[in-house]
Amino acid sequence: MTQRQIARKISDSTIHRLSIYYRALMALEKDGYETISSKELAKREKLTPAQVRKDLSFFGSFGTRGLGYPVKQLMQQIAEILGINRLWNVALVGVGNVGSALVSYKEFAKQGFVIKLIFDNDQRKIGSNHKGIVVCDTAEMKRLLKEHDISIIILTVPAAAAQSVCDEVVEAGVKAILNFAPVNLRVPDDVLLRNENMAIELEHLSFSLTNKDLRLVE
Amino acid sequence: MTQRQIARKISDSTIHRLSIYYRALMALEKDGYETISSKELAKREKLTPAQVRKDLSFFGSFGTRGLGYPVKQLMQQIAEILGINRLWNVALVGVGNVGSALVSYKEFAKQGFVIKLIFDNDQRKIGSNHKGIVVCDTAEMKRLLKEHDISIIILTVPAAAAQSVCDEVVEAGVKAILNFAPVNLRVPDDVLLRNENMAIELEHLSFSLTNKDLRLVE
DNA sequence: AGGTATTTGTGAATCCGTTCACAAAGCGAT
DNA sequence: ATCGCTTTGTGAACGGATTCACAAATACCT
Repeated sequence: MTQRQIARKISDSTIHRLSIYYRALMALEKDGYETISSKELAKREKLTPAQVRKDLSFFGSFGTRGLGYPVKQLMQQIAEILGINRLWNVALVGVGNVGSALVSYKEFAKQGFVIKLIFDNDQRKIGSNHKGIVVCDTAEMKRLLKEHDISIIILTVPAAAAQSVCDEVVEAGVKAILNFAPVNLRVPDDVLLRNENMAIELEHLSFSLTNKDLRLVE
Repeated sequence: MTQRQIARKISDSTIHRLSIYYRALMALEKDGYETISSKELAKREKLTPAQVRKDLSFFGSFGTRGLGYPVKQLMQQIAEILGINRLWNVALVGVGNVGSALVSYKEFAKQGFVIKLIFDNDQRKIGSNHKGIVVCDTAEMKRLLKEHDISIIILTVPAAAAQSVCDEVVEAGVKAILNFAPVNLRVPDDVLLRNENMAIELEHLSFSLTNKDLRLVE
């Protein structure tokens, strides 16, 4: 703060919680709150007040002692930290069930993620219109990704195709991929990769349902 | 192992990795592998061999020293642990973009999660057919959930409706919910709740893109 | 203006997940 | 059978994330 901001390693969980705080703050703002204490914010999100304060303290001191955090301002600060106080050009590859749902997914647009391009390799889909965007041929992908200055790829292709599509977008210079295919993709060190697998969450539930009787033992 | 299995608290990350191992083993089986070492499995999933062994050791000893783990058998063991060696009756509430994509999502069916019922409160959607399942009125939800012995709910309704729908399914006796709405739902202690928010993963990417230059600083 | 109640920000302590390291066990070759 | 190589299973050590606890700062009331 004083001199220069040294970015210590921030844990994934802290970043995840920042997104959660951000959503909570949106709701609070809508409800007319001017300020919010770590205690109240923690209660709403089933966390501890110390956790909230510690998470925020990694990035600065945004609160007022005796009062709490200013809702509107803190929202803005978190948006800056998360990099969602701007627009991001996103491309989506693979217009299956999941892919076409995500094209219309409002949460993305709301946080500034704008889907600019859509790709598929199925001739029947190429040229069709999804929410005003024409599906392009994956054959043209490399050129178009560069031309449209795409920062992030959403990968919703079948598992078997995922690695080769991934390789192509990496070659096109894209540095961030959100992968929905249930495979572990190999990417160079400088490419960011996050995996989203909705079945895994269901399996977590079935694990807990299956083992819930054991949870209480000894 | 010797006497009686005491279920120590298993961490969320361990359960998550079990799902990952399971998928890796499926691929290995298809490729004709009979056995796999923790070393090789770890390499494929970018983990450490010790991690793999420790995770599995919480549930028993499934390997053979000097040889590794038998692929087919270990798969079966993990399926048992995760509770996916059986079918689960699932209901989905909210047939928007995401909801209707999930009805056709193959990964769910593949792991034994069978969507038996679909609900919506929009008269235009009620009665329509999704993959052979007729959309029912949420007004009938409580009765139908009980009649069809539904264990798990997938919630894909708008944020504003999520809490009240959640309350209803809890009242119907459902003990596990996978929530896609970007809100923190309140549920009783004996109800399992997991949240899936695809925008949060994108925000993680934008955070890393925004702060990547700082990552290397002393 | 003074006093009390709140709440932040943060070093220290604690907890918990990951990694280390090694003995025990099995494999395969001779 | 024995030897050398490989790999598991697991206590112990480690490290990182969470929680504790308290001084410092501010609000609010009288």
